[in-house]
Amino acid sequence: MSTGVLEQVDDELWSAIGDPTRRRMLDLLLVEGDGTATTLSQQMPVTRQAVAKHLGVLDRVGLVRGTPAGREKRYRVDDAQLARAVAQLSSVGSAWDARLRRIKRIAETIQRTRTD
Amino acid sequence: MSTGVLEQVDDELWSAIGDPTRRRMLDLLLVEGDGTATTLSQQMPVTRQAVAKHLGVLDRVGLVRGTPAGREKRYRVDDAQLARAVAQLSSVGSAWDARLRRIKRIAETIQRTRTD
DNA sequence: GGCCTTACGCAACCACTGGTTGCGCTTCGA
DNA sequence: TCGAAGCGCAACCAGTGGTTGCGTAAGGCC
Repeated sequence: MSTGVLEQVDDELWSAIGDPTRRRMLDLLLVEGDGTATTLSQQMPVTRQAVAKHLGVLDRVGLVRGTPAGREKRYRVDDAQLARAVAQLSSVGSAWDARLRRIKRIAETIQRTRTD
Repeated sequence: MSTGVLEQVDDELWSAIGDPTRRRMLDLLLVEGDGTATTLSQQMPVTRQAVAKHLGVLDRVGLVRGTPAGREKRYRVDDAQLARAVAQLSSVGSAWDARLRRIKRIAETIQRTRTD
């Protein structure tokens, strides 16, 4: 028996957005359009180096792209890839939701049968 | 400016479902109704001890509850808590989705303005 | 009852990762 | 020209996902 949609999930991508700091960074980048390790770290409770590392992993999985601009490196979200990530979230979410609903329905059926 | 829904996200809960192994375990438990560390580990590429540790963290965040039954300990998913987790997934997903749509709309508007 | 098997829990250990500090190098601007 | 700003690299630390090894309690079978 298949265990469902989980096989379709890209663990690399998922674990990239699994980290709360990286989620926050993506959010900031979405709101502000772009940013650097320095500007992001100023709005978060971690150091620039930590942010830089996270930008590295986000870059590796393609959620973000950085372009050097003089002495700074500006990053912006890759819309298509983030859309893919969002699709995976909703995919797993709706799969679990469906199972929960099915369980609930079965439980109600049993209840009804018993009270007949 | 608020950065949106991310403040409402329970990092404990999210990181619990952030691990691919734990996601797989939840899926198996949903499909089979219940299971023990041993039965789960037989269907996964990790050892019983690893599964037991994961069951521990799932239990701590309330996604799963274990009841001792003789020499074994059977775990089952807590529907309500998993529903909460699913809600968070869809919450973050739809927030990002909305931002992506807004960006796209703005981009199209600029495009249209320019081609006028 | 005695004994082998099964299932669990605990502890030690290893690799990886998120985080820090420190340092050196390039680029900007006064 | 020279100080400040920004980045990258390296070392280090804590936490965690994973393993192996071992001890112990519960079941089943003779």
